Amino acid sequence: MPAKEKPDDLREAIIETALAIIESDGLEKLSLRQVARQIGVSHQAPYKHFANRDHILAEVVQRTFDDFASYLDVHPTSDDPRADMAQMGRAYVQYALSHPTQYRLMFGTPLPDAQAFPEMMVSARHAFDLLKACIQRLPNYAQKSAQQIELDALFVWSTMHGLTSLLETQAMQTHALSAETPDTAIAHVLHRIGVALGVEFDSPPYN
Amino acid sequence: MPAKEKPDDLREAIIETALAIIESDGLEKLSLRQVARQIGVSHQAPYKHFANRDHILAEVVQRTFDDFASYLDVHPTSDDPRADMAQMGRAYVQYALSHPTQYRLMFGTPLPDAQAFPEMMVSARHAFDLLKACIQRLPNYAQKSAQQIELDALFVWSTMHGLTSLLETQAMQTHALSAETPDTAIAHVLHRIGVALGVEFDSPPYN
DNA sequence: CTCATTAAGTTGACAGTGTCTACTAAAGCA
DNA sequence: TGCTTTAGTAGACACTGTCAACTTAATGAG
Repeated sequence: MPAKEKPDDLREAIIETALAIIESDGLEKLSLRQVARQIGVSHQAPYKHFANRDHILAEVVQRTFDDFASYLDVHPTSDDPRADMAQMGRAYVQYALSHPTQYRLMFGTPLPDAQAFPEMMVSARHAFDLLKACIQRLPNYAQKSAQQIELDALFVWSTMHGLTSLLETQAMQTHALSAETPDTAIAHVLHRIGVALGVEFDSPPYN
Repeated sequence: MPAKEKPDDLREAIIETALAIIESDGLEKLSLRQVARQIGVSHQAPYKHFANRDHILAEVVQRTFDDFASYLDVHPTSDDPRADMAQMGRAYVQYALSHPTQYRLMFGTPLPDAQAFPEMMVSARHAFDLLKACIQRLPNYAQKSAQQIELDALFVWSTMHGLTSLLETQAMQTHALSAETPDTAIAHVLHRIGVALGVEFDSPPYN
């Protein structure tokens, strides 16, 4: 309970505090009253800036998507599109593993209804567009249709998302996979994606 | 509030009621008190059979995994391993889309700590083993190592899991992908998996 | 300047939650 | 007979999100 000076922009403070709580304790520990308490304001003050809990959550999710997109966008374009692609894949997993609560916030389920918060989804789309642009630069994708690229982006995204989900929940660590390091799994999945797309940007570190 | 006759096996009734609530209203609407109320028992009765909420949840999740595994196992072995594989993939997506709350329960995040409930994970592994067995029967997998199969199973599982997650959250429906039907995306992803594994069990329905 | 309106914040209440403690009733067993 | 365990109940506590009513402070029109 350190910060007690009431900020001039309460709305901003609410979102930042909510982000901080989610980052440290997870979404399920987030409560409006705790946020207000931490800012040093009455438990009803947030309601002057947000209609309800979901509205706060929607904006928090939106900012998390923005943060995620800029993380993916750090190493945008080199002269080797295949290296860019592999780099992006690793950045994806790296973000998910180093920001587990944020990643869960975006792709874990109890999101505020996507239909009701279109701006939230705009930020989500932006991250997806980065992947599409990356695929489009691949050597053998020069003359593919937009639909092809869209579908392959969906495929890549699915695979990366599924991989990180499984790695994070440790669902597979119970038995055999405990032997493999996550890095092996990541490298293998990236390799398989390359085979599927016909680019082979990485050779498998085994066999 | 129909059933008020107190069952002789309260423990069983608790889990079944919890499953029913989750199926109809989702995990976030589940409350121990509501369960007790619906069974017609005091709000503290469940605590005589479960230490806390997470213990109930763990058993519910375990049963959901079992149900999921048997769903995948409906069409076990034909004479064409590639057809089996494709069928399993479709069954996976089909389950996820027709049982969204159950699927979220298994792979959405706020699970009770996996480490603390090993039996829950045993059931999860079983479903994964079904996929491994399916891959192992593929024509070109006869003499691959167990690690290879494990890693490729991880790859396939990841992709299917990611695909269904994205389809379900409708994250991508906002813009361009609204044009494509889910079936197109499913077929495409299955095709890409085939390319990646070198089996090509499905031809793409376009191009 | 005055006064009505509005925004931002307050306190208090309500129903709902998970969980703790203490009680009762019944069953099993020495 | 009496003791202990089991399954259940009742009450309380600290929390939660949200509704309603109140107090300020600022703003802007006449």
